[in-house]
Amino acid sequence: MNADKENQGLIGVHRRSSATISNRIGRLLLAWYRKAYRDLPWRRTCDPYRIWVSEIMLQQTRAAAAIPYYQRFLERYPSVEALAAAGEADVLAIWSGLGYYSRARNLLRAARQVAAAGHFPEEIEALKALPGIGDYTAAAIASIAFGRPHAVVDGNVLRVVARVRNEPADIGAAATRRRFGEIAQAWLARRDPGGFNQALMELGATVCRPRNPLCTACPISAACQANQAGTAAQLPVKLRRVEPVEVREARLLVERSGRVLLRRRELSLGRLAGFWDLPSPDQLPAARLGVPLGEFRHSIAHHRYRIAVARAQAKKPPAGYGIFAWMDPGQLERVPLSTTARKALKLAAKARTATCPRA
DNA sequence: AAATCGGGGAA
DNA sequence: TTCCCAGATTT
Repeated sequence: MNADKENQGLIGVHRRSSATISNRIGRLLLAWYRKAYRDLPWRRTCDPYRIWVSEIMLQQTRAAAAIPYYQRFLERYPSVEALAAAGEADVLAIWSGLGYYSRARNLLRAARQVAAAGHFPEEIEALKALPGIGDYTAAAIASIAFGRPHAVVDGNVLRVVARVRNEPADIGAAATRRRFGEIAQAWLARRDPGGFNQALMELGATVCRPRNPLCTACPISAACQANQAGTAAQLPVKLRRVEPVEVREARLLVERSGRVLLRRRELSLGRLAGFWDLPSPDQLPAARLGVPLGEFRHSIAHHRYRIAVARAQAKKPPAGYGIFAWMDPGQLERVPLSTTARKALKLAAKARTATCPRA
């Protein structure tokens, strides 16, 4: 939008020159993408709902990690109406393990809005009005599902733009993201906005990678100023860097006739609200501690956890310490289960086979 | 503008 | 280990 305004303000010869360069990048990217694209599940559909689900799952998540979740999710909820009719706990159960659970909650809320409206929004502003859909996702859905001419700005795009223009500006700054977005918008191939956006992101994911960029295999290396300057590996510049916080915690594994004791986190909590996890020692004060099973690491954002797991015995869950339940393996798959619980159970299973090979 | 989100994989 | 991923939302 802004790039268009800028172009309109230029005199003819400059405008044509600028447009020629822009179109060349768009054309080269589309031609390359047709041959080099990865055959990912969400690229086999034009269904806006499926494209939407993929874009939400792909937020801050690699394609490889999202694929199994995407398949299961659409098997369970094949349409926006099916999703709108689901309960939140069921949706979170399917999502559990993928992280950033507000994505799932917002997706469900938005699905209910879309189902109630009776139609899927096609304009970028209407898309952005839905919960969980911000600038990137709105542009992605509008362009890929509906052919609207909006350039996406994600981590890949920021990296490619920084290198092509040899720009050392901090990509963490809002002003830089806006400016880089205008550059991507100027590159956009109007005949196929969705294809162009996917091509630009695919280039960032497979060729113009964060480390060890494959410049010799790049379809736009001739237009890349960082490639000419030899600075590609130093770009993009990202100044803000938060120090990770180390946290040590403990969990208790209490088993009784094939079931394990779990505790549900309060619904009022901001994070993992309503998720089930193994109880910690302070949540099970009467438990008799058993053998330690080891510890595992867990990381999210800038938190790094080391969680020790020990066996324990308890006759019954204590009153006043929250909601507890004994669950069998089948139940565990049907509730929102925290990844720490999953890792703790895995650790226990490993300890079991190590000490008792028959089991 | 900066923090938060309770994942995870590649190098 | 570190970095950062098809980011959005809240503070």
